[in-house]
Amino acid sequence: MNTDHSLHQRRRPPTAQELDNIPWLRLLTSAERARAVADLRVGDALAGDLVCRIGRPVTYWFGVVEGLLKMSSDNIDGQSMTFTGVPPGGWFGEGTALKRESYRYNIQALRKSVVAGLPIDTFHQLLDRSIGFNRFVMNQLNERLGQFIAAREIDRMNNPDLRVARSLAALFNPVLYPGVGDVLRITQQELAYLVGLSRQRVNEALCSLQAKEMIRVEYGGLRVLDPDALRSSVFDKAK
DNA sequence: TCATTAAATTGTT
DNA sequence: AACAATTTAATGA
Repeated sequence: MNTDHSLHQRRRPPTAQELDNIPWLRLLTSAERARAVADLRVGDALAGDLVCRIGRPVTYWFGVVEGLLKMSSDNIDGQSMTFTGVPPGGWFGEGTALKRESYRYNIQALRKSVVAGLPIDTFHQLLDRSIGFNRFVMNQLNERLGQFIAAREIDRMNNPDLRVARSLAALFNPVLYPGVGDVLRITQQELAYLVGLSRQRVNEALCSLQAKEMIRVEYGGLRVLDPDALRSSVFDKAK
């Protein structure tokens, strides 16, 4: 796929409403926040656009204001392996930004999205000076560690309903993705890409989860009714 | 604002 | 993969 529009992407200052959807801003002092807001840039990514790709030097610390991204890497065969989706409120790449390395993942928009970026120099200045910012980043790293451990378990599951349930629980993580709320905007096709199942099977799993009153299937999205059940429920093997 | 039409998404085979 | 049914978005009077 050759859809690297990221370099030519138009960037603009964020609107007030977009700033509201950036969770860590409210943890800063007013002086720190003013500095961050001045340096923040947002851009629109169309479906298929690469926000950043493996090997490129880190220029921004990115976050999703609106839409849906996926994080993936290429293995030697040229096959790409999807790690996770990134819904609104999610910020990523702090590990590589910390070390000023190059990106280790491709980040691609699954649908038209609004992506915010904090320049890496500003990122480091906040790390040097702001307690609130450090607390956010530390919390973020810790929470994501939990997610990756859970993701390994998900990969080893053979029950599709269970895989879908756990994957949804991950996307509804309120710490990592505070912009999601009760309704996750995601199509069944997009979810199928992320989970690695066919859309048909995902549809069947969603109907099953709805019958168990864990979620409600809506047009273009899903409403979560029982997050704990998604995270910890066990399904009967017999079928 | 409303009615019509096109596009997107879902449910099913 | 294909198809019909349903929902939303876009268009224009």
